[in-house]
Amino acid sequence: MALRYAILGYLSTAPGSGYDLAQQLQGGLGWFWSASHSQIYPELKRLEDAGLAESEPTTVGEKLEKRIYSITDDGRRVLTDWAGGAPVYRPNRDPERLQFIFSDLAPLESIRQHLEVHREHFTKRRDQLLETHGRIVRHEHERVERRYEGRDPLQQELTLLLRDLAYRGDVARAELEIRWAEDALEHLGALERKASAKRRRAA
Amino acid sequence: MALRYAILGYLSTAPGSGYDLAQQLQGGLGWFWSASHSQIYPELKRLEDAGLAESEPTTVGEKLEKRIYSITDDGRRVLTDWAGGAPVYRPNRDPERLQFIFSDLAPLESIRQHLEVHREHFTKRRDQLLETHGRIVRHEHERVERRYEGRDPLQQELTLLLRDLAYRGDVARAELEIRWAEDALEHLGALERKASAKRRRAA
DNA sequence: GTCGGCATGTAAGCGGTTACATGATTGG
DNA sequence: CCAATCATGTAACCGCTTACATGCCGAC
Repeated sequence: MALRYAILGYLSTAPGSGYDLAQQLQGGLGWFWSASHSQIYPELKRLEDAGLAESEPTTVGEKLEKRIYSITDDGRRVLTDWAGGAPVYRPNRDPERLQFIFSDLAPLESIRQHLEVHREHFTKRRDQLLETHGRIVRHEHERVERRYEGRDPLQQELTLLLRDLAYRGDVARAELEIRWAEDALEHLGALERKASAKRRRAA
Repeated sequence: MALRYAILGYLSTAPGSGYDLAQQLQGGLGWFWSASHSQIYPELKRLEDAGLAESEPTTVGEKLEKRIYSITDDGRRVLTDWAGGAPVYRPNRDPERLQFIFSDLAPLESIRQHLEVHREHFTKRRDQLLETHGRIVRHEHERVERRYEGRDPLQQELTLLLRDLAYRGDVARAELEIRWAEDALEHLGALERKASAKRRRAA
């Protein structure tokens, strides 16, 4: 159900095409919810059928069709109701941790690699998040700027605050993962040194 | 694919029934990977067909059938290979954050509630994780203790280290969420005070 | 002219959720 | 005897992934 709200949320800032949405849901908005175009196009139709969005066909150049979707009043109501509801927490599913705890069967070297990949992954993620966060707080983020339009100053401040908090939270998560991996690498190193000392004693 | 490895991982410690697995994958192991019995029973059959697990029928009391699954050598090999491979990171999907950033449309009061639920949720999670973590490091966790059997001291240390790191990592994640929610509540409070000051000035 | 990006769709398959379905055992 | 728990399964449905499929536009 979240895809539906991700789309409505996007359209609640400004109208856009399925293609625009597909771009967003792999990039910017994709931090929070990602989806591919094969999911988006059918969902847009369903939203239109349900009266939560409406579309106007336009053309790019001579022939290329482009359908611009806008949120309806009903759609805005549905989105607002959902946003105001209590969060629902799904069961945890963390393939990396699962893999990690059972890698006591694998050689130490591959555990080290696992942790290094983990650190790299979250380092990249953190950097990208910081980049977007910076653009938002410096008022250079086009889409967020559009969201301020027609809202009173306090609401604008709220919009900014929520995005600031969300991105800072995700940055903090990424930084936690980096620290965790580094700490784990140290512990692993200590164990390795212990193991090789033992091997030396045995020889 | 992770369900398969969660099951193999469980069986790599000691044999067990589908029911046992279903219990584990909602409780202990469920922190890392959760699944329901309707997924587990068919998967166990598939594992047996693939020669990665084998089962023996037993009975509880007079008639109640109970099928005990064990991992095979092939299964252990497949599990070990998977555990030693590089982690694969799936696209982010965070319905709570998505809801949070679009709740600039909802009343402040429901944002406050959202954050309080968030804090409560992760407080409970942290407490349960700490409980299990404590049992593991005090050597009171039955299943982890069984995993040490027949392994040399250094491997035992590795088994303990990985579990210690995994649980401490998850505790740290939960604590981050708690701090985040508390920080967000403070910022929200500041905004609310600003809003009511403005209302007073207007009156 | 051709290549990368714009633009929109469909279909098969897989993994997970919810609900349906059945029956035995144990302890109060 | 009754309820909770043990124990195993099936079926419908939903959301997501991967792959298939088509065609236009703008820049070099």
